[in-house]
Amino acid sequence: MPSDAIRAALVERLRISSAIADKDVREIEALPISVRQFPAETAVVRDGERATNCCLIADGFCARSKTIASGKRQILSLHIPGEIPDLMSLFLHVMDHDLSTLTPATLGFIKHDDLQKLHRRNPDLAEMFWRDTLIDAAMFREWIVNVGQRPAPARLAHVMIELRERLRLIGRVDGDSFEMPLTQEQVGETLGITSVHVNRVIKQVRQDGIVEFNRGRVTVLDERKFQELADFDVRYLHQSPTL
Amino acid sequence: MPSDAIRAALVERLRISSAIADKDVREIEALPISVRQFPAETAVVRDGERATNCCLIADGFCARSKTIASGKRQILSLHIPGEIPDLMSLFLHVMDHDLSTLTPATLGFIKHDDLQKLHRRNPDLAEMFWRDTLIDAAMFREWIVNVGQRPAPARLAHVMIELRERLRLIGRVDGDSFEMPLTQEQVGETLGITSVHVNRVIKQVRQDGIVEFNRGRVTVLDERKFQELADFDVRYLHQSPTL
DNA sequence: CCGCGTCCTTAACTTTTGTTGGAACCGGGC
DNA sequence: GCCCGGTTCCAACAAAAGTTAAGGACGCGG
Repeated sequence: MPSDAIRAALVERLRISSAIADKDVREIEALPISVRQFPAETAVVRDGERATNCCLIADGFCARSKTIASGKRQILSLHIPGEIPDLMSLFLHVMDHDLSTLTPATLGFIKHDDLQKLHRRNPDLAEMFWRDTLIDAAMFREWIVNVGQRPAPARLAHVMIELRERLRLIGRVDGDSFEMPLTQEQVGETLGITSVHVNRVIKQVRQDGIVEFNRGRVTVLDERKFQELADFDVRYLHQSPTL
Repeated sequence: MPSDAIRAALVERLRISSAIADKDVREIEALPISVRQFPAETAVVRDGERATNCCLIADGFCARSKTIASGKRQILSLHIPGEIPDLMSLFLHVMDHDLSTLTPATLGFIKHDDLQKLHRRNPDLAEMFWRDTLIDAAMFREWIVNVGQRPAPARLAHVMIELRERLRLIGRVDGDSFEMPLTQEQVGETLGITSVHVNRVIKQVRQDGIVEFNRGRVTVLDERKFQELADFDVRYLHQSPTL
């Protein structure tokens, strides 16, 4: 994938949540980006490292996670093409979590220096990137609620709908189904339950005719029941510049 | 409390996580702030509202929370004097959660307009506030892990230590004890468990001689056991400009 | 000083989730 | 085609947490 296409994906996504002037688009398109391929299940940046680049996902899925002393891992967020999962490293120099690929991925690296200079030159763009990190935080808030208050089936449905609504914006939802390339083990790590329980819950929602999850693909069987179960309110994604 | 003292508290806290030049301090000190008193347990800004001010805590404790369809509430963060819990509203115009007082509180309101102008005038300060919102997000990440992966006693200890380490910086830790003005019901809402279970857990850690929680005050009985239980790593608080 | 409301405390019971261990399935490489 | 490793799936049992209900402590206002 040429790095032009990558930048276009970024601009495309930023437009969704913020209004961008044409001159600002050109500034982003002028950013130097170095592209690298990563296999599935590979660390991109690790907890404790001092990052000097931000990572733009051109293709593939990534996840951020933390591992606690007992060895248990919690997935904090899922990331799709067009996103910059570690934008926070610009000002939080030492990583406090891991960023890794879920699938084989094409990643573009942008030097912190270049981003800093861009922000100084262009405060409008700085605010847009700032807003991006704030939306990231809004998603974390919703995940706290999800893991803290919802029963397991609702948690599963909620994470699925969040991913779907984000995939929809980049044209990656195919009718009633979309990609969610996680093993049941990894789903457990995002919901804060064990993989055995994930399996039980998946079996249940399948039997209830709500949603099907199979080899990394979600298929919605009954949209009404699915939404009702998930208790999902799009607002927290702030997918419009006016929100 | 005069609004000078309030600004001083803000500057004091910002200095902890970022380096500030003297001229920048003067800029902050010149910010217009209007001060208001709030009783305990009162909403400051509500989910769904469009905020036009940011709220600086001069005195008292606040919490942010979300309430889901089933009526259950999850507390997302606790806030202490010197903090601006809703800084995010600067760019996320519609609130996606509630901000309310826990105790009677003195709050200073700063107009979004004034902050925006300050950022445009002074990108160093803008970056400092940006960093502040990123630390906020880092704390959310840790809370996801806490609620998702740790057993209830560890969750309790973790939230307690986080609060203590933040209170310490503003000189509010008194030997082996500090304020944590929540009812057991509210503790449950921060840990994602019921108040009955909170009571069980508190009873347990008291009997184990680890920590005591009584009428809004935490007293550590055995520091070593306490830390071991909490599995706490300060790094995520990014309390130094170099982190 | 009394009464009332809130919070804390506890017990008994139910439900959800975790643990362990094993069988069935599936896809890729030889 | 067949083997291998990682998933998926499942059952039986254990532990953690939720529910309901009720008594007691405490502080506040009359």
